[in-house]
Amino acid sequence: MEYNFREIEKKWQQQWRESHAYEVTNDSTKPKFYVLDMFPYPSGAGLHVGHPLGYISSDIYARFKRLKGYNVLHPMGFDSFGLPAEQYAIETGQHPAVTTENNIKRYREQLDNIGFCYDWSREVRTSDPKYYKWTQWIFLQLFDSWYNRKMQKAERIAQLVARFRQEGNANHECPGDKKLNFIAEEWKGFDEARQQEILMDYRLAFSAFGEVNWCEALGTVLANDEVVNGVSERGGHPVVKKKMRQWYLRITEYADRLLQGLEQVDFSDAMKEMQRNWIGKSQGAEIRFKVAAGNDLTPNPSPKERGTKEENSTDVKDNIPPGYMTNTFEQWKATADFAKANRKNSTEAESLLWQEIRNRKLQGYKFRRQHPVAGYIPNFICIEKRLIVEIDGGYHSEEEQQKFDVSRTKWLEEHDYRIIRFTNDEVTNNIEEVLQKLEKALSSNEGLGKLTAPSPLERGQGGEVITVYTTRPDTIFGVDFMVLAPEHELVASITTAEQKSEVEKYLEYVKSRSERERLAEVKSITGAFTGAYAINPFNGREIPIWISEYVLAGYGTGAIMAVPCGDQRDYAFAKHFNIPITNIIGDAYNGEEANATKDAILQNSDFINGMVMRDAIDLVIDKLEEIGIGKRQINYRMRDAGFSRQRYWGEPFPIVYKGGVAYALEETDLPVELPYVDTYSAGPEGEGPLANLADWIIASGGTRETNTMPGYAGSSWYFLRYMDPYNEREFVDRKAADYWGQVDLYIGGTEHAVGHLLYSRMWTKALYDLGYISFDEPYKKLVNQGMITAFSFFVERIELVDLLSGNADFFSESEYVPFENKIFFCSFGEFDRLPVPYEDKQTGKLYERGRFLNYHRLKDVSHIVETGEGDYRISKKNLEAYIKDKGVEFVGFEITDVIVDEAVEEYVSVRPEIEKMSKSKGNVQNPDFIVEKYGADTFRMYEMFLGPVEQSKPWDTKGIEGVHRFLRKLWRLFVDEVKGAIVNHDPATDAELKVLHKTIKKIEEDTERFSFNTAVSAFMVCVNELNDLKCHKKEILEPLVILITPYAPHIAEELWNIMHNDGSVLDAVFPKLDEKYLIESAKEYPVSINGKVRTNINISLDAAQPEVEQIVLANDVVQKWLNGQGPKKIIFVKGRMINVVI
RNA sequence: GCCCGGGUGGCGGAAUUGGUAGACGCAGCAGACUCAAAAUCUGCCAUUCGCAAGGAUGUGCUGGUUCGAUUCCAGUCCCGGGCACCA
Repeated sequence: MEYNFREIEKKWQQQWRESHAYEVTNDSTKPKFYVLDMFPYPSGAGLHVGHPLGYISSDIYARFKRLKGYNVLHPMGFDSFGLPAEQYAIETGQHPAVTTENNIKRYREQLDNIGFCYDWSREVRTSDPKYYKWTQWIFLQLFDSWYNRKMQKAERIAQLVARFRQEGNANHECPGDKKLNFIAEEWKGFDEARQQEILMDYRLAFSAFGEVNWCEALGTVLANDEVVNGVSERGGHPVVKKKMRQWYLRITEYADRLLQGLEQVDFSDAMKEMQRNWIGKSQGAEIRFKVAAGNDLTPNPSPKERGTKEENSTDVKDNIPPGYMTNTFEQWKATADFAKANRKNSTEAESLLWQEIRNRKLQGYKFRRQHPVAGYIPNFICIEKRLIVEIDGGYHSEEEQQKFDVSRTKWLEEHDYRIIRFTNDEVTNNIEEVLQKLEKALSSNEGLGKLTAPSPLERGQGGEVITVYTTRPDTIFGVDFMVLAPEHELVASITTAEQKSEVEKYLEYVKSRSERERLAEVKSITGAFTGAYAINPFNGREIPIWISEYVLAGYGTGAIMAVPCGDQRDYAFAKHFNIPITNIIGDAYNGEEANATKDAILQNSDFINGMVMRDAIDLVIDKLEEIGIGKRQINYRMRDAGFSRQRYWGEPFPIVYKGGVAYALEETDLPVELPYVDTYSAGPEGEGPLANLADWIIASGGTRETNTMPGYAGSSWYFLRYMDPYNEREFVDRKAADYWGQVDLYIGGTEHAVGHLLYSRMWTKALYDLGYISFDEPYKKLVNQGMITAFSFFVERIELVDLLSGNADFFSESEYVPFENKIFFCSFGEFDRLPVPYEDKQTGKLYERGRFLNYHRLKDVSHIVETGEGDYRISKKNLEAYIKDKGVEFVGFEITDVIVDEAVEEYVSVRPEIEKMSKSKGNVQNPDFIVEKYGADTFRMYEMFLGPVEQSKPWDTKGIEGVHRFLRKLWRLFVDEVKGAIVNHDPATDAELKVLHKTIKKIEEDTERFSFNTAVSAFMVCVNELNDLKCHKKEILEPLVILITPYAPHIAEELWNIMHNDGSVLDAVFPKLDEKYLIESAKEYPVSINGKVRTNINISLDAAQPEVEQIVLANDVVQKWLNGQGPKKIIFVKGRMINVVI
């Protein structure tokens, strides 16, 4: 009886299916274990050998845990909404539902062939209305929620509305509109549309107009990670910025928790780092710079904006300083003396409260006493919290004084100060209550975090204030110029008449920058001077304000303070435009490049001179806050997640617009089923195909949202649905969710590091906040399978151009005319052998040079031949055929002659590159062929044997024979070709038991730590040794069969059956390790002389140092090396080694 | 540029805590069985000197710590991945 894997595997797969061997219940007394694979998108290409790598790993682990007595949830499903199916529909006219169904069928077949232990009764498909009903439902929960920053959790919109009615929004800054400020009365006065508009700015799922990556060719908006080098990742189509109404998830509100959550989960450091980078938290400061007065400011601020300043008003109110400076220096001086006197003459109540404030150190906040603010001296002030404390003495009760108090309060409040007033009596009689009120005021953030654009009144002499964000406030004295993003709103108003034309020219240039030019990666330094100057608030120095595209409008404040001696880009800019550079770091700056160190000693830096930069950062921020021109600020790089696609094949939004306002549909209206369409072309104005369905759009007294949700919608919560897939009342039963809880082991590729995983983590946190589940991290442990790599091949694409001017080696977009529709394919590295000048026969125009376009991927690797070590070529014939397919007119390319099969053929050399195996790269290998030829068990073990799961490795089928041989060898321990089963019941010897238990130990440890490749080796060693021992004993072989079940389930089940006739090895108990079989009495000690092994001596493991030394010194080899001398030292590590030092 | 990984025979890889580098498999070489092939089995297989015994070198490179380093430290080069005019 031979090892007939085809028959065996088919038999058991059928048997397992019929006996529902892999179905698990939610009711079990066993401990639970949840093993999950990242479910696949069922593409038309089917599985390739890279996919199963993770699936096999998780399958082994799931089976292992089952044998160890766990109730293991190991489900599988399909991420079946998505772009490729729709793209395919557009090309072929087949409905995505049909092609998706077919693809799933094929995937399922392929998965079944490999013998995975999925509980298919729990399968989910994101495109199934029964599933996406709940995706829509969760979306509505997000729509109905906002993030309470105080509580650091999501809450219901109704709670927010209640707060608004009571206290306005003062305690809850609006994340969508930081300037928004209203009180309860105002809220009540807003009409419905305005209220909804405001609520939208708070919702966790919200719609807004935003710049999105619009891809005309795909007719869709792409996520940032779907855009590579300015073109769409799929298809390489151009992408432009476009303002559109979009849905977003306010994931930025969760930035900090997503960051903190990483501490609790077991992800690889690389993965955590990637997520941290993506979130991009940075700490620094916002600093406000006044724009200096200029005689030629253009355009002039309107008289209203300038306020009464022009009238030379003497009113205190109109002479207050800009920004948050609590005072001008002159005013400060004038009031300071008065303040000093006040301090001396303080009232009893003031002294009492001051002492209490100082003693209690209220929440660690620093209070100042009699600190002048804008010509007025409050009793106490906490600058950090912008909180002013006033104790009203006798004279405050006079009518005139009260009037003044009111106007002053108004001014202070307008400028984000809060005033809390106490009476003398309150302080002297009930100090505790006063302090409690103070504590409360401090912990509230009312009036905080509203660093908004300055009101006209705040403006400096030039009328404008520029706010910059910097992570290096310590370099404030090294600021030599400012740079605004070209899109910055102040650009127009600060530009001088003189510079106007230059700035406009530059803005024109920025707009005209084509995608293609950005692609070319010509990083030249560009910019324009606005003519305006900003004033360094610390030393009054005037610094020029420039605009440049290297400053991004979307990050920070869209403006930077440039420190050329410390930042390389600033340095390059300064050099390019001849801006003098101030050195604040002494020797650390060599005059030739910037030095971004934080460890240099500061020079030329006023009050921080002599300090280490690192230490100066906090000091400068404190000072900024103290004088009110800036504040500590944390920034995140992460943006809110775009959540709508102008596509058909996705979840429709359960949203209806009435009068331009978005309303949620009722839960009873769910699911909003995706209607049938005949055509998949885009709707009007770039809307999705659903916009074409006039009938469908009308619903519930309004019009439906016609966008659909993106791919990550369904995958953000699928792990929950597996727990309770048939539930029609809830997305998941709370009891089931509590039982299964977090995914204990999640396996998938790194490519989902920042997309799927972050969104999924956010949804989980939101569902947790809203009380639907009991955990806020979805995945406890994440293992990233490495990629299976394969060769891809590229040719160079060259276009011919006619140069308008010069002999530039590098030329910009405007300087050449390309030869339309003629593309040269060029041998790798043969760029300069192009046939130029080239004459266009139609126009007679001469094209003088070639311009490298890109490396062009050859999607079909089958015609590529290896002509030498690392040298790959494709024949001219095949390349030509390929190019014709692409509809590009072929012009010509450089040829290298190669002799193949004694015939000279013209070949083009192609550039090889090792890449991840994927359909889009045209380098896939199909697993079906291997399974057919060697069987699923061989395939499983071979993929594991390739190397560590997490490492990427090239696909190579050469080694597969060895694994297959191993399984046959295993088979022959049980079955003789002629005699049939040969398992006997003889008692096992110590040697055999030792082999077995050694293997148990190794397999258990290796499986537990996902070291599957070494586990496979251990099986090989074990089988080799049992073979040498001619062991066919059930006592040994039965445990061995259980051990190998997770790795090779089919052969294990067959062998188990040969020994038992009934039952299944799937439910066996993992053999228990008995250390007693591993104990040795002696060891063949390696003996080194000066660290180099010279001989081995067998010594009892009981032997102690003196005894060992004696034995070692008596040894011939050791004697020879000692050469008559005595040893300096003998190192003896028990059970390990001996080292003799001479 | 920044942040992570990783460099070990002809190849994939092993060495779990600083203790015999190269387990296991592939490929290769020699042999057994066979008319022959397949399958199977046996032996050899880092480089180098040597008939051998034995020696020298050896985990990208340069140093260091240690009785002893693939393992720890410093520097450096290369490869892969991620991020990026991010202030």
